[in-house]
Amino acid sequence: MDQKETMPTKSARPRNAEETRADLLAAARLRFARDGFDATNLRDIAADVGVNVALIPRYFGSKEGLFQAVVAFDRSRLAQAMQGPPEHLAERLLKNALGDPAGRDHDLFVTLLRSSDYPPAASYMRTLLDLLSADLATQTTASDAELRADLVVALITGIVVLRRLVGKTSLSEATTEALLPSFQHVLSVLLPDVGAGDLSNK
Amino acid sequence: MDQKETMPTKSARPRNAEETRADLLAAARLRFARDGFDATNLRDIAADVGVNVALIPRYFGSKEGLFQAVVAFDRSRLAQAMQGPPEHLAERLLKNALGDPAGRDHDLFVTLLRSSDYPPAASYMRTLLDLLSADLATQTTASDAELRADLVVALITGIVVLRRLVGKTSLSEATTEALLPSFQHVLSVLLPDVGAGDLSNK
Amino acid sequence: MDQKETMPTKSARPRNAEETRADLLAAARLRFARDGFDATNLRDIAADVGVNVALIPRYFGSKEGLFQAVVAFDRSRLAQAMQGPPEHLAERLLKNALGDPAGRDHDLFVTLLRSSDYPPAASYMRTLLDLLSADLATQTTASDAELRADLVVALITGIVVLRRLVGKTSLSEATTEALLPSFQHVLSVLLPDVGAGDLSNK
Amino acid sequence: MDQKETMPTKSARPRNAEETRADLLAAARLRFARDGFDATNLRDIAADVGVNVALIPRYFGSKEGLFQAVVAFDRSRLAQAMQGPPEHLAERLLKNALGDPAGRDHDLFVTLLRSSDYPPAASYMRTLLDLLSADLATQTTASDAELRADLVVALITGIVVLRRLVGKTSLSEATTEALLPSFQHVLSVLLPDVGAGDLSNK
DNA sequence: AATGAATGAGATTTCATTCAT
DNA sequence: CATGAATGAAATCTCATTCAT
Repeated sequence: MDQKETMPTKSARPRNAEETRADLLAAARLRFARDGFDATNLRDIAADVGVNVALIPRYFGSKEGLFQAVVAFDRSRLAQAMQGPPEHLAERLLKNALGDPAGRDHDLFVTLLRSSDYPPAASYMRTLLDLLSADLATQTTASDAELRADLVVALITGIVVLRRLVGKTSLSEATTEALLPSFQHVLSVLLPDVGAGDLSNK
Repeated sequence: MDQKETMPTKSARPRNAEETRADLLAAARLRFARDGFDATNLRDIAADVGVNVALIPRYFGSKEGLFQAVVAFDRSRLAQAMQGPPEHLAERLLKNALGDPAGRDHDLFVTLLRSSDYPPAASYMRTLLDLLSADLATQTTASDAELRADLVVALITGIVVLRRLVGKTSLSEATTEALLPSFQHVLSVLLPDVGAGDLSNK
Repeated sequence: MDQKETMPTKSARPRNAEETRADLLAAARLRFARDGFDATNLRDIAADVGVNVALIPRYFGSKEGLFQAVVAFDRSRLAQAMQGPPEHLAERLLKNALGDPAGRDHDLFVTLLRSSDYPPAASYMRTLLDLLSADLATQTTASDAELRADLVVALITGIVVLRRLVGKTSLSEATTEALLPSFQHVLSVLLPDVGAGDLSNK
Repeated sequence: MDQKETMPTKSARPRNAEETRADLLAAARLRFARDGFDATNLRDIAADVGVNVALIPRYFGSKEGLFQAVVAFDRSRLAQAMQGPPEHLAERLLKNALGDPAGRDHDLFVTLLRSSDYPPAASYMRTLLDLLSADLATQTTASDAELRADLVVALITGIVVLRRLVGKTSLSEATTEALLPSFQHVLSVLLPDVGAGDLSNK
């Protein structure tokens, strides 16, 4: 349950609090996303940066504080990813989830999922996804718009889970191009475009 | 990260190993599903049942042994749920995931997801979902059947994650009846040629 | 540190307290000699006999009681081995230590040595060896008879330790015939006047 | 089996890792030699030094690591004791075993003997004694040199066992001067000096 | 007479955190 | 500003023993 892949990025550390803090945050981001809240230990994070463990409680108050800082950091990155014309939001999300091979922009998602045993993580995830769902729901006039948007969110979530958490055999290796057609088809069914006419209604 | 909600189910415990073992298994099932492998501690499980912790290593060999017993138990329940005419497999899965208010029949899924930081859990989940996906892929003649089946699996996964792990606001409370139409619609899109004609193709 | 070689000798155990007790004692004798007091566990002993662990505290009071019973049992066996013409005592002891391939008759010695972390064992050993040394000391008229006898005891002790505890390479496999000449030579040096003249005095 | 004789050597402990480590090693050396591997518990060692138990796993990796550190420490002491002209090796060994009233220089021997239920200890002892025996065997031209050397080793071993492990009454209090004559006499019999002529052959 | 169930104490080890330098 | 030392709590597991049948 403990993967010891310490990778010291710096050796002659300059006495620069700001930068040290940022480095710790970055290292923590990776660890939390990879191992989840519980399985991550502070000593490894500090070792990644090449710095003493005691700095983490000092800078972030506690392990929990560090986690929240990571979440806050990623939230702003996600906010950017969500910006743009709303009618292409879902595609953008998918591309984000798929496109970046390292999947960096969805570390937030993975981090939260991997730490779902840690209640604040689940709680924050709820907030986040409600926001996303609300955005998506504005794109259709269907009476059950909310549920339909939720299904879209579920699909994206499922894709991320299967690719990043579970490592499901074929889906993990599929390219964006291979997935996009079917995905968009599902979207057009769940969120029929008002202007374009609802092709998928029975 | 440690929720101490000891709920002693029995007070005058009869000296019955079979039953005690079963009770421990049941308590563990709940804890593991709720908190994940790491965050669950044996003392709480024992307290739930009202017995001494030492019984768990004795009866199940180790914490890991207990976890595997839980997984094995749920696997057989899931196997039942998956039996029946293959063309309705997905619906059955969804109903299972949704129908039972407590969602008992999918504890396996939840348990494994919550414990995804524990490698055996992720590994087992991979196996399980590959099986499921293969079953689903037989239902369409589309050239990218595998990916389409994976998307169905992703959707179901996402629904379970959102309902059980995240507790997403609206989706968690939706009834089967409310969700089924949209879900089936998506299915007919992803896995066409299912006996009937394909209504959703453009 | 725990060798699990359970060898159930009986299956349909007759309800005979006397015999059960004897079997437990025999099994304990082997285990204590092989593994020492601490490393021996009662459950394995009970399993060897095919009987429930709880019988041991019942019959022998405690683990310590069992150990003492084993020691007492072996003491009487050793007493027999020591009987005979005193001038050949040392040879008899050596033959006992060497002759029996399984070395049964010296299990007492081995048992006590292996359990030397357990104070009563050391204490009892002291008593035993003092007795032995006193016997040997009667065989010489040398002024430092006591020390000379002690050296004989030390030599025998060392041989047993090296053969049975340490498993020293060549000594462990040496036959009685190979060792006896040198041994007797040493004896004649340490305990002269044994009937014959003192060949070894300078 | 547990002797709780905590003897805090320091009260105002200076924050000095090096020294703390050394103190732990020293305390462990005593405990292991006195009680053996199994019967020694880390909490007592830590208490002897007046520090928290957790420092031991941190500094030495594990209980086993600590044991090996002790053995390595004593090995180097023993190596020194063995250096010098080979024809006086045995006497030097005896003096070492006898000379130091506390017998410090043979703690290695005692430690290993007391921990003979712990396989690595027995294994290491075998290696050590084989080495010693080989050294001794070079001192005689007798055809059974190996066995004769083994008997010398056995004698020394027995002396150490009787003095340090068993606490045999008279031998424990004998001075070097008292023992040396008889010991040397035995040596001259077992390892007849080529140059000096073999006085002890019949 | 004997069994099986269950207990309670104890041991090692991990880890976030605090203290002093 | 940062380090290294040290702490204390918690967690799993082993084992002799007691309880009830």
